[in-house]
Amino acid sequence: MKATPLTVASIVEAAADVADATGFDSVTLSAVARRLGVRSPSLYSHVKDRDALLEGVTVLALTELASRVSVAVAGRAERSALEALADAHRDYARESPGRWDALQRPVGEEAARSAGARDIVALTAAVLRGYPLPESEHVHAVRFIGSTINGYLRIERNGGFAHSRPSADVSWHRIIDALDAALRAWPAPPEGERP
Amino acid sequence: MKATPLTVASIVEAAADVADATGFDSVTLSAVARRLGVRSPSLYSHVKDRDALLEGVTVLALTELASRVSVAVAGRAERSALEALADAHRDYARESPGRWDALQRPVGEEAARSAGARDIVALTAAVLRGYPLPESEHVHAVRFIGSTINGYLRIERNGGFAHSRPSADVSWHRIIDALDAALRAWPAPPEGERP
DNA sequence: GGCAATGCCTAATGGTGTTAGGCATATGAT
DNA sequence: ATCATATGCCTAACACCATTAGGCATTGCC
Repeated sequence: MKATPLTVASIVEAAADVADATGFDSVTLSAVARRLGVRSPSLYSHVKDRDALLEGVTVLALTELASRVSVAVAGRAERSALEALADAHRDYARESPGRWDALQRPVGEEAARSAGARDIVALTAAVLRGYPLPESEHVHAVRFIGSTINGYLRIERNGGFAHSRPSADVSWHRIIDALDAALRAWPAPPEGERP
Repeated sequence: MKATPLTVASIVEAAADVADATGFDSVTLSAVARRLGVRSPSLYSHVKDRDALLEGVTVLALTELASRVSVAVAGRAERSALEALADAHRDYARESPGRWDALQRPVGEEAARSAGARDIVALTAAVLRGYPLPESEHVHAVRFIGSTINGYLRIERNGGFAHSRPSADVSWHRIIDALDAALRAWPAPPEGERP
């Protein structure tokens, strides 16, 4: 008689909603069950354990983020693409803070192999097309961009910029500028790694 | 008859040790009490609650990290200083993973005002002395460096680089190179913010 | 209609954070 | 020296959580 019978997808989505509403740490099986109008042991028919549920949220977030990034960078190049990529991350982190927190956890097998993860890497690499980097440097540049965006958003979210001036918004644009400059002035690879 | 009577410092240190040994998430009042040979309610005479304990670990970690960074960058400049700064972070994250995790949490009042936090910012700013950046850009550059280092270490720690080649170690040096290049080619500030 | 499987349920266990109140030992005053 | 007080850890208790075991009703198939 349930309006919607329990499925792994609906459970994961409920978990993600709980995360956005009350924080990722408060994603408890009880809370998710409550939201679904169900008792917590019932979830175990569909989900192995709490960790598997959180991993599911991670995969969901990767998928959603990949989709946003994909739309954002389409038809753009160079600085415009870089900015769109970064802003897509930032918008997602702001609109779905709980889901975004799910991205900051040890990656399991499922998340590592997920299409979303691969797409985000591929889309980031695509942004590099406009810049004068040898193919062999793309991995490093992708990791560089990812680290900076991720690190900035995390520190901002943790309030690390809240106690100093100027506001985090101002720095955000300067940091995209700096990333852009770094990609243009990308240092030559050392001897052993030149193609 | 206790060898050492309970103090807030000894409790926080025990908590940090638990974090390093078995992970930050497993820093539970019970576990800390066990390690101290004491029952968990006894801790409440010295610590407000679990959150305050974790905040204490954060402050401890900030202090220790500031000390290491301070030693590392002393007597160095430019790329050498930048690399020393980054490596100090990385070494600390590897040797004290639990303590380092304590740095990745919402910063409370105590952590924000702590000497460690201020020192780390100041030391990062000091590294910029060798680079041709106007004073007004230092804030942004400090945030940029911090974001990249932090982001990289977090992703590396979460295994984000484990499923792709080449190894994270190789990229690490390239990313320091890229940071160095970004600081040398630091983009000019926009109209409104020029001194 | 029987029958098995599905899907959620209740009950129970062990771990957690936290509060309330007890009891012994150390400390100070007279 | 004795007594009062305070300190510091204790036990008891509650609510919440993850997880397992086993029950019961509804469903779909023969």
